[in-house]
Amino acid sequence: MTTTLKDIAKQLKTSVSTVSRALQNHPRISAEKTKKIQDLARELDYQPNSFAINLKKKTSKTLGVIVPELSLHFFSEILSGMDETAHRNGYQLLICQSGEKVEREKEQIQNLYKANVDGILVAVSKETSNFGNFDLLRKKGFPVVLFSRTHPNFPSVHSDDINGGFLATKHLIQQGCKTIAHIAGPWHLYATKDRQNGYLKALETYHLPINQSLIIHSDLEKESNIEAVHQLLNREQNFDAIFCFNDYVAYDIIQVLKEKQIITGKDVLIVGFGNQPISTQMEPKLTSVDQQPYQIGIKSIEMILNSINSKIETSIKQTEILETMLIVRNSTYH
Amino acid sequence: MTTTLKDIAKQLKTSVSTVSRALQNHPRISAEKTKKIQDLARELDYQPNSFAINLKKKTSKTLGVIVPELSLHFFSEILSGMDETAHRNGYQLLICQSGEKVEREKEQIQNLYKANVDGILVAVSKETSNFGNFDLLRKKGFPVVLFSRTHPNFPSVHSDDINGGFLATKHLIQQGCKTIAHIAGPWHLYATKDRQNGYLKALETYHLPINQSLIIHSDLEKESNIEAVHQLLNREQNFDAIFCFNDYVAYDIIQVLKEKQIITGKDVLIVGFGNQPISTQMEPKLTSVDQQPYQIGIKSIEMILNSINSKIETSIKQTEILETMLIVRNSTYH
DNA sequence: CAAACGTATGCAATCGTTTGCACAAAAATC
DNA sequence: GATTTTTGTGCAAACGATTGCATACGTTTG
Repeated sequence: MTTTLKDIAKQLKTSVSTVSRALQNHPRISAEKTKKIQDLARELDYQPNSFAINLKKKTSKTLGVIVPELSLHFFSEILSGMDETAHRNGYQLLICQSGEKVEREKEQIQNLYKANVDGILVAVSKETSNFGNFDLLRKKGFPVVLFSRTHPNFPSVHSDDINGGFLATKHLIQQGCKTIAHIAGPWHLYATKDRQNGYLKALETYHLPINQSLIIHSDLEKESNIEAVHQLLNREQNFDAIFCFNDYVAYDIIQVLKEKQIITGKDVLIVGFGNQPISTQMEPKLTSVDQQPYQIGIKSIEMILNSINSKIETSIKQTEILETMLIVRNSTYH
Repeated sequence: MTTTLKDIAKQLKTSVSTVSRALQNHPRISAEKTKKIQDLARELDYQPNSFAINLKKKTSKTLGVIVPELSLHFFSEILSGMDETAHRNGYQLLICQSGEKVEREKEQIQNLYKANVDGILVAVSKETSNFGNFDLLRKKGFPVVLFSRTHPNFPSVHSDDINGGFLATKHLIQQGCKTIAHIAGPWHLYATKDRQNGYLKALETYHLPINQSLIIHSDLEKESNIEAVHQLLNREQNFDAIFCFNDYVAYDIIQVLKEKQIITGKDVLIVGFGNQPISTQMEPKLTSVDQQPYQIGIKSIEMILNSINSKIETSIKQTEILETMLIVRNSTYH
């Protein structure tokens, strides 16, 4: 049996309230009694019942997190930062995945809400285009923060994808490339626009012509990526570099180029995005844009704790944009 | 304000108990009243207060999970399986990381215990050698399951590392290798013994001599791995294959061999362990032993739910060993 | 020495549920 | 028609903590 305040009170022939106060070092309880109670509590290994406390205080010190897929390295690194920060602030994390399904995502939001978490952090699924679920929560004054996969109408934490795209493209230009292709992501991902805009901005800034046929969208599946390179290779005009939506796209593309005896880093320069482990594991090592996922995790927790603690309207739109930086490796440099 | 049973009762001029029962479809409540209550509940978007229910039922439908590092792909894939299975059974996951520190691990166990989770699943940290924390829990009859990084005295789920080591080594032998080295892990990891024993068993089975100088232990840090290959290269006698403790070790080693112009898959065959993404991303692609991490996740949850539901002594030692299988790729095959 | 105050404690309500039990009224039994 | 059984409802006590208020001292003050 677990020890309760009642047990301690009974043993010491005092009341539950006195015990409760003593354990909180309430000044009105005599030093002597306080000591006696605390000693016994220790001896009996008293653990306050969190359910009772939560019920009374209406707070669980728990945050809900929904990621599309736990095993995607990018997200697990964000989670790592979240866990660290949450714990430092006395919070725990109820983590679940949406599997990229809106239905599932909706269900998970419900679950977390029912579990009385103090706030919810979400990287929305690929399928999510309707943000009604989140709006409902927000209308109830419930703290919500979107991270990485965000939406402009909600408190958000994400990386500076525009600048990331800009840096990547600028680097290619500075390496002497003149015809830079871009394999972009699917339109419903918010990052797609940003990275592409960064790409366009760089071309503009350095007075290179913009050619729509050099921009190809992929749904990020392997087949789609391969299809994208083929499309590029079949154009009459040549290209000398590709800025890819992410590292996995870059990897798939480089495999195709290898088959065609096109040497990455010499014939064609390639830049990825995300600076995932794959970028150092593949051959050649991939130049990529780092997004500081761990930092995204930290900032997201900080933001939601802020909105929980300061009972200020959470509907104040708040956005944290994390710096991106280019990591140069062999795929653009020899 | 959130709706409570009381609110519904008041509006319908009935009692809280009747409302409670109606919502549970208790047969003793008239069909008419039940419908009225359920309708109003829906209308008011009544959400039962989980704290109160937990308090009453002394169960939280939440499981605690501790992993050494969230961002290690192996663990995040296990977590993915856990999440899936837990949710299918109406449980949620409180996930945290130990950062490979015993101290932190101990702290997290305390946290989870205080949070009144219904059970705890742990992959122990590298530092953990003393299992006293877990023993304490078990003595209280608290459900604990170790996974992946386990200990023979506790209910455990892990892969068949012995057979994994055996399969890997057998494959090398069948590829014609005669002098097979093994870069082993640190002794305190339980898997180290098993994988090494599998290696030894294969040599024995196929009548190859066992040579202790071909077995080198690494602490799995990059420097240590590099040091290990050098040690092998400096032996007077040559070797024609290396069975590595895991894929990352294999990767580091292959980098060193490349520098020395030794061609992996031709001059030396290499097998890794874990079948991590890196094994298909590196060049050459790595032959590796798959451990079914997702399955480990599923089985672990099933095991702990079992011990929660059947109130049978959880101290009955229970171990689930998952099959391993060899995935052959270019590092051992041309 | 009575009034006023400070100190130390306990009572009891509260948080939102669940559930055993009591108690009616209605229905079934003899 | 009296007795038993069924059916429908509500009371009140849990679950384990927190906290405003009352109370009972002992001490200071005028």
